[in-house]
Amino acid sequence: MADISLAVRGGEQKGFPVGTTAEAALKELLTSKERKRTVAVRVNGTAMDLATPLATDADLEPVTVDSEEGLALLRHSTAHLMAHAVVDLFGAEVRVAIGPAVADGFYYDFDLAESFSPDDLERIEARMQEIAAGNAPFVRTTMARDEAIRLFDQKGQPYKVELLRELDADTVSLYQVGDFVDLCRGPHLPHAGWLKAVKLTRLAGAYWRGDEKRPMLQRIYGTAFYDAKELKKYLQQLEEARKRDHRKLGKELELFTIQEQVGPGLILWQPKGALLRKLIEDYWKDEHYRHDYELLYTPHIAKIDLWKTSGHLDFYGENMFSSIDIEEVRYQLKPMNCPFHIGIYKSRKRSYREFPVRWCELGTVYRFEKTGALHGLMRVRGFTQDDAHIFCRPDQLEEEIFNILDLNLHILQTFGFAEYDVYLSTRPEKYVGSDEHWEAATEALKLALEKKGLAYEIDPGEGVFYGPKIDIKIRDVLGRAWQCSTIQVDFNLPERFEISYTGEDGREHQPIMIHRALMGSLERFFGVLIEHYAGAFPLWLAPVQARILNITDAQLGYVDQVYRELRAAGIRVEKDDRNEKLNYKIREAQLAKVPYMLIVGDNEMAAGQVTVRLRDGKNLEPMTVAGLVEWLRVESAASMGAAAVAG
RNA sequence: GCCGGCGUAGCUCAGGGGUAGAGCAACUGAUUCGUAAUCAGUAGGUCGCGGGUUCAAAUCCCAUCGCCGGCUCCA
Repeated sequence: MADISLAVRGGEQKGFPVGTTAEAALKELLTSKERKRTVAVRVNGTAMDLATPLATDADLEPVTVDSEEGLALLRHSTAHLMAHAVVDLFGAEVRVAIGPAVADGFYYDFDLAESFSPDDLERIEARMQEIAAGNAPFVRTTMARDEAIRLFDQKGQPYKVELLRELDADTVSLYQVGDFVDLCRGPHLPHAGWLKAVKLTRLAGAYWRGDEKRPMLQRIYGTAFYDAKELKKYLQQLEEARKRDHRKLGKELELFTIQEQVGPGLILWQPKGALLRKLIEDYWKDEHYRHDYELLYTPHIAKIDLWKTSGHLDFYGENMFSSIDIEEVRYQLKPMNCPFHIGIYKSRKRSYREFPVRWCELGTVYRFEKTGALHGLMRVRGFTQDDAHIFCRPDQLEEEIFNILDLNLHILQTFGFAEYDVYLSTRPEKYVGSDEHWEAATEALKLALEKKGLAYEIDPGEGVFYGPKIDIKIRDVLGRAWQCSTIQVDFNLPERFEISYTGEDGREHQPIMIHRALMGSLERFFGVLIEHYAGAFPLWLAPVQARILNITDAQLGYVDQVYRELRAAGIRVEKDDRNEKLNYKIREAQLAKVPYMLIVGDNEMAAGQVTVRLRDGKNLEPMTVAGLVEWLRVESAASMGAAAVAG
């Protein structure tokens, strides 16, 4: 007797008795191969356990182990398993908070008097394996919310009680695995036997519900995969990321240093890093000149009144260093460049005829960051923005945004970044400016993005209070996303500084102001570049493009000659004329990631040539210095926009 | 700022109450060498800084600075 009819993904319908579980139904609707990869099911679009009894006609969509959703499910279930292990090992006084799946794995937050040690992770992991080995099922039950509150209150689980009190539902679901019961919406895996490839990765503190005023909990992060090989691959990737860590490479390659005596978050650029920065800056300035920008320079401090007028003191005060008294006048170290650019705007009357005005500056700003937030070059207290401000009429906004996007992508591509995540942030709850302005500007941003052919996501309400913005995150060779570019429309500063231009009609109008940074900060961008290329920079960016290695002292004079000729031709060259074996010199040049090694022995000296060894170990045919200069010129240009290599 | 971990030679790290160690780098000398480390010697440290406990502290305790993993924030 068939009471309900079920189908998979709109396929052929089949009849089943009411109360048939999804699992039983899928047994008949799927091939056994598909069934084995299925860990949950979407019933009319809603994710559910396989054990769910079905009461109505439905369309079923299997959730499989090879899907994103299936992986998240595994990790979520693993979080429960971990909580189980923690309670087993640390006793019922452990208070459990929440344990979701996140991007690379999962975490669970706990509250207990003693603190976890790194060794505990291994113990917990071992206990998890024991529980999983028993193939304990995940069992779902439902009960009235009030009953659940009583239950968790009785168990001494205040975080669960708090969550339950805020839930807007009469009945709630609980899941039990082994003898651990947790409040959870589900769904979960059928049983813990799936949870084999698990690794607990790190310990961390985390505020309850991310709120600084709430208790600090202990968070355990971990990850899980269906396949042990996948886990191994993931751990290898972590290892690869560690090898590329810009702080490690920055030290090894002598690119930058941070000294305790100087201060946290303040970067000292060593000669090689400084040279690389000069190359970036020169390129940046050239491109901006080509795109009709004009370059500005502005000071590092200004009277505090400027920051009162701009509103930074009120809205950005907690990110600013405290002010400095100079002859009884208070001055403020700048956290942004915009007020200075406005100062230049105000230096004379402006006409619509000169619009759009495009002013750029590599402006060094200082922002107060909490010590705990600092991180190598990625998060610092003093940094240089590749800033620009564009003043234009409302009707020019869309085209200007388009131009910015165009320049932006061109520059990012030249540095080898071809993948982006683009976000458009719209009006937040608290904002300045009229609704019409917001709407028009947001529309202009959208149109420009679409015209540029960029796929983007909308972040509703995530705009800054003064206007909508576009953020671009670049993806590095390991697939990690980094916030760099930001393009922001500003309705606020033109108003506050009362800037205007004379329009066609002879009247004064308020210009639209756009802030934008493409690389974001030179420091962070440099950090991302280091990790992207693993320190092996493309030829056009390599601080040292070539190093001359002689075989014996007999070639010292020739080494000098080649060195001088290459320098004169503008090649960034070094010489290693130490009395060491060639093997030794090659090894050092290799570790220094120098792209070209120029080997010079008696043969080369006699022929007036150099033998060229590349960073990948291959050799080129011997060539003359003039030939090499031409070769490097071509290769250097070709290396702009070249992709980085992973692994 | 908060939770946890860690600060020993320029770098990577050992030593965990009883005379500060190794490798690499540096320096000196020998060697003159063809595609990822030649050999020998020399020098180098108030064990992050400040208190305390102890006959005795790199080691134990407290405080502080810095770094690391997160939370929060963002270029």
